[in-house]
Amino acid sequence: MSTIKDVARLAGVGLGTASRVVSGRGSVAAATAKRVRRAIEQLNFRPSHAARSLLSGSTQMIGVYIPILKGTFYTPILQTIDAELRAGARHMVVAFGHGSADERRQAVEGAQFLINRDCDGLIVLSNDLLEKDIVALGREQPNIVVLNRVFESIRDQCFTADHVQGGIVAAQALLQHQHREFAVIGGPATSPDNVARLQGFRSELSRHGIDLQTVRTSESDFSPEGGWVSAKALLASRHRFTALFCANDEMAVGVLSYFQQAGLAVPEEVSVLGYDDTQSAEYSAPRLTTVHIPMREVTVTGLNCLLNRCYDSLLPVQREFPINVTWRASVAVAAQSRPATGLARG
Amino acid sequence: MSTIKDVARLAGVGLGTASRVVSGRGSVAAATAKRVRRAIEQLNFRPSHAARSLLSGSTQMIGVYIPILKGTFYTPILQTIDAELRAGARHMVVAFGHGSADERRQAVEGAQFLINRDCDGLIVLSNDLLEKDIVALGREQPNIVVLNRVFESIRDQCFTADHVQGGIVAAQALLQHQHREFAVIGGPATSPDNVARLQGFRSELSRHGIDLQTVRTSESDFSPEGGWVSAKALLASRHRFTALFCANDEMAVGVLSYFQQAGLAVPEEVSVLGYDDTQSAEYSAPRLTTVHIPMREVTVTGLNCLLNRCYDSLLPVQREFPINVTWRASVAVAAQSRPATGLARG
DNA sequence: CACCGGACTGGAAACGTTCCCAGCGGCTCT
DNA sequence: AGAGCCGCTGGGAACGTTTCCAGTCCGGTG
Repeated sequence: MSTIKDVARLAGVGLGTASRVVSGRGSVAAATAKRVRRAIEQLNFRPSHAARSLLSGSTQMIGVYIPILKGTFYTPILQTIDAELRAGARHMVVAFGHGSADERRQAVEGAQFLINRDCDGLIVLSNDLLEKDIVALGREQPNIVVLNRVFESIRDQCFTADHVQGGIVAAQALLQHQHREFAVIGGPATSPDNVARLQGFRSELSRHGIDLQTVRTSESDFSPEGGWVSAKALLASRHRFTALFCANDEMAVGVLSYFQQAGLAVPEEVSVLGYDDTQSAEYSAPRLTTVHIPMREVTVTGLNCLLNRCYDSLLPVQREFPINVTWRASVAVAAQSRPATGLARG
Repeated sequence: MSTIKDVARLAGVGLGTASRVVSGRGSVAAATAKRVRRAIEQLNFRPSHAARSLLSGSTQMIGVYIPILKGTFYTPILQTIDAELRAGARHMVVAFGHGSADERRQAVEGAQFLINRDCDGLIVLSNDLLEKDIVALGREQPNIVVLNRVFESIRDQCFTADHVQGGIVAAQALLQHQHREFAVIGGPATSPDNVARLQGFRSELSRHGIDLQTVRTSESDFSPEGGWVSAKALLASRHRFTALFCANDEMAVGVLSYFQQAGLAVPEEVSVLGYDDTQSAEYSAPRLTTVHIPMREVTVTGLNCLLNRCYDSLLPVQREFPINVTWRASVAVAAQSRPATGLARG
C-alpha cells in the first residue's frame, strides 16, 4: 500500500500539500492539486484509517452489543444503526454473546471487547447486565447508550418504549373484542421488559374486573420453540381461555404452529396476540395481530443520543415512543359461550 | 486515557520494559513486572488498538458485506463469523446495502467502504456483483472470500453448497412422495443460486418423465410477502398441482400464510417444500419440510480460507457441502386422484 | 582477576497521518 | 518605495505502540 509520502514524492510536492489535497482543507494551487490527484490515482492511494485514528484520537467507530442474533428482533436494529452510521462516514462493529459463560458475563465481556477495540461509543442491548456492571463499564467508556431497558444510574442514556403501557395496550386490544378468559405466555422472569408488559397487561385486566386468578400465566424464553412447548402445555392443562397473549412475536409464531397442528383454529376458536411487531409476525399463519413497538424510532433516538455524546452533535432525541396495535388476522371477537377450549385435543 | 508512557513513568521504568510487561514478550524481573502491573491497574491502562494497527500494518479486523439484513438467512452467518473471529481476538465489521443506488452499486460501495476502513480481509455475500466488480475489488484488497456464489475468476475463494444438487434433492423429495403435478415459486432470475436450484429441480423432474410444460414456475423475490402474492396468483390461475417447491423458506412461509387464509390444507391438499432450512422454517404452521443447506459449514470454511490468506494460518478448508432434506410437516404423499387444487378458493 | 554471557533495562526509530509554523513571492495600500 | 497581507508551499512534531540496539549489572569460569 502506498502512503501519502509516496504521493507527495511522485507529485513533486511536500507532505503538507499532499495532505491538504487529500483532506480538502487549506489552500492549494489548482495546478498543484491536479498533479497530486493524478499521483493519488496512479498509486491507488487510500489514507490509512489507523493513522488518522491515532492522531485524532477517534476511530469513528461505534460498537454494538447484542446478546444473540436470533429471530427477527435485532436485525432491523442492526440495519438501522449501520444505515445511520454510514451516512455519517462512520461504522459499526458488532459483538454477540458467546462462550460458555452465563449471559451476564457474556455481556460484560462483549462490551469490554468493544471498548478495547477503541470504539468511540457503545450501544448495548442486554437483559442480563446488572446496574453495577453498567457503572463499571461506564468508567472505562462513558459513551454508552442502552436500548430497550433502563438502568437507573444512567437514566438519560437509556431508550425504550414504555412496556407497562405496551401491556396495557395489549389488554385493551383483547378486552375490546369481548374476551374475558385469558392465558398468557410470558418471557423470562429475569427480563425487565417482559415483567413490565405482563404487569401492565394484568393491571389493565384487573381494572376491567377480570379475576387475575383465572388468567393462566406461564413462563417461556422468547423463542418459537418455547412458544410451541408452552402452547402444548396450555392445551394439556385444559384451562379455559378465548384469548392468548404472548410476550413476543417469536413465541406467538411457535404457538400458532402448535395450534395448527393440534387443529385449534385461530382466530375462530382462540385469539392470539403477539408483541413487538417484528417481521416474523407479518406472514405467519394466520398473520399475527401484535402490539407494535417502534423499535426503529427507539434505535435512531438512542443512536442520536450516543452520537451527540461522542461527537458533540445536536441530533434530535425524543423520550416518548407511542405504542399501538398492528391489526392482522389472529385476533377476533371472542367466541360466545363455549366449553373449555382445546379439550380432547392437546 | 492513559498511555504506556504514563504507565512507565508511574512504575518508574522505561518504555521498553513497560511494553514488555504488556505484551508478555521479552524478559522482565518479577518485581519490576509487578510494579508495572500495579501501575497499569492504577491508571486503568488499555493499549491503543489504533497505534498497534499502525505499527503492525494489521487491524485484526474482517469486513462482512451483506446485501440486506432481513429474514433469517444471514443472521446465523453473522453470528458464526463473530464467534470464530472473537475466539482469535479479532473482530468483524459489518456493512449492509444502503441508499438509493441499485444493488450492484450498493455492494461495490459497501465493499469499498470496508476496504477503506483498513479491513485485513473481506467476506462478501451478493447476487448482484459482476465478475468485473470482484476483480476490481480484488485489486485493492486481494483477501476476499465470497459466500453462496462462485465467481469464475476467483474460484478458490468462493464457497457455496451445490445448488443444482439442492434442486435435485428437492425434486427427489417430492417425487418419492408420489407427486406428479408441480408448481414452483422461484427467486429472482438474477440470482445465480436461484437459477441453479431451479435448473436442478427441473432436470430431475424431467429425468423422471415429468413434462416440464406442466410445471408452473413463477418468479418472486425471496420474501414472505413475495411468497404470499405468488401463492395468491397461483391459486387464481387454477393450475393443477399437488406439490409446490419454493426456492427459499421465507417465500414458503408467506405461501403457508396465504394457503391458511385461503382454506387450503397443507399438507393434506398440497405439499409445500422450502429451501435453505433457516430458522423461519422451524415453527411455521405447519412446520416446514425444507432442503437443508449447511450454511454454517460453508461460512466457517469460507472464513477459514480468508484467515489463512490474511494471517498465514492453516485452518481446515473443505470444498464439498452435503445437502439433505429436513423433514417436518409440510410434505406428505400426494393426494390421490383429485380435481384441480384450489379451485373456487383462490 | 579478567573475561564472558546472560538477565534485565532504557530509549530511539518507525508506522502514516494531520496540524502548525515558517518562509517565499506578489499584490495592494499608503 | 516600503509595509503589510494573502496565497501557497515544505517540513517538523505529535499521536501510542513495538522493535531493536546498546548498555549495565551480576555471577561464573579460566
